[in-house]
Amino acid sequence: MARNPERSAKTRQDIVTTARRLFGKEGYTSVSTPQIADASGVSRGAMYHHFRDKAAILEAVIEAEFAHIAGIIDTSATGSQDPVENLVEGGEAFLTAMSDPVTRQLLLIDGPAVLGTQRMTDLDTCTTTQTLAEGIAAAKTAGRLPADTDTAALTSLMSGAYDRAAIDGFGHDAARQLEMRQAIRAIWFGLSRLS
Amino acid sequence: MARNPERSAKTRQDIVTTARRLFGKEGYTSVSTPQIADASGVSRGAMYHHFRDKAAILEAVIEAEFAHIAGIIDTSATGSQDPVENLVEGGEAFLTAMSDPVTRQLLLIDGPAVLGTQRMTDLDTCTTTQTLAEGIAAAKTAGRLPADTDTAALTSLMSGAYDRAAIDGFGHDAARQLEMRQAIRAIWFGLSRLS
DNA sequence: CATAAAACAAACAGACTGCCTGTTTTTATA
DNA sequence: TATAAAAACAGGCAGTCTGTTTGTTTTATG
Repeated sequence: MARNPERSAKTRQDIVTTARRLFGKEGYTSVSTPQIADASGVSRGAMYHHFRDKAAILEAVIEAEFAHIAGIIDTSATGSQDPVENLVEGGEAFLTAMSDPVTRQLLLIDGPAVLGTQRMTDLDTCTTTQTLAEGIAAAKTAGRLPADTDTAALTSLMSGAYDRAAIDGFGHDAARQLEMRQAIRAIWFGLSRLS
Repeated sequence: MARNPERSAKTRQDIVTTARRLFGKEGYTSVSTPQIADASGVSRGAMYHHFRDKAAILEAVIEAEFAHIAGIIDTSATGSQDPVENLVEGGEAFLTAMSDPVTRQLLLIDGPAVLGTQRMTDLDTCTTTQTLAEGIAAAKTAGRLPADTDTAALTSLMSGAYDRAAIDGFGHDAARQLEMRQAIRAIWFGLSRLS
């Protein structure tokens, strides 16, 4: 009867924003709930009023992060005639989005570890995986990818490859990143040769 | 002056064996050090005499796990004439080794999360990654994989794909696993078409 | 204005990790 | 063999963290 959506949303947003910064820099386990509360300027009690537990905070952070990179990937949508080229460029956009170490820590390290891969794919539905699966399906119908390879299976495999590319690639020098991107192109082009 | 290697090794081994079972079943964070000590039949003090901290126990467990699956993969070495076929069969052996959910939890979930991917690849040196890299290099020199793709980069990508295949594939039904394996074959065969 | 619920604050309980002190056991050496 | 020294082990302690609970303030609404 005395809800205050604005105040509530602001407090919640403050916590999520602060938690994103801390989780992204130090990692989920290294950040304590008092630390988040202090940096957010709220009490721990207030924090636990808005979030069931610490993992729920991470979930909110990751939800926002997915929405954030969804914007990046959608923005760089090419709409090329070649569906395989679309897949390559979509992958490039994904890697660009993952150039932020905070994003990598959240989506590739802490997320799977704390929430599990299942929950992560659930939260992801409207973003990377979906885009990848749609691209693969489109390429298959266009006859540019082998029709006898399962879309969901190939999506999983390539998603794993892209995640590893982001983790390994950005840890090293720029030359390594280029090699990674070229190797990914080789995989896509090789697959298109089988169709 | 009063070292007892046998006794020490036995205690250490008891802890590692017990920790493997607990970590593998419940996950690293859900298992406490008193729990490990009790189940191992040693005191917590003794445990911390042999291991620096909880993460060091996981590291020992993972070291043994890598050695274990190295045996599995080496055993099923085919020695086919076709280096690409060797890669495919090596991958099959990897997935077979990952059919144990305990192995998956240790090597694909807890290991990267707690020790980090860098430390994991260091511990892995003589096993999966090395085998994969050697297979790719051999296939390249044999002209069955494109020479202009970097070996290390392709190794990372395919390693990520295989890890995801193990995580996603075994979580679902057997049909999904077959689709995964076929999709992996498609990737390898596609790459070989580019050479 | 009164009230009820949200929003917030603070204290509390249980548990865990890593360390510290002290004891037992074993081996090397006099 | 007796002894010293070091490893191996046991138990307890301090600090911290998480999640809950209890209590207080704020705010919308009847």
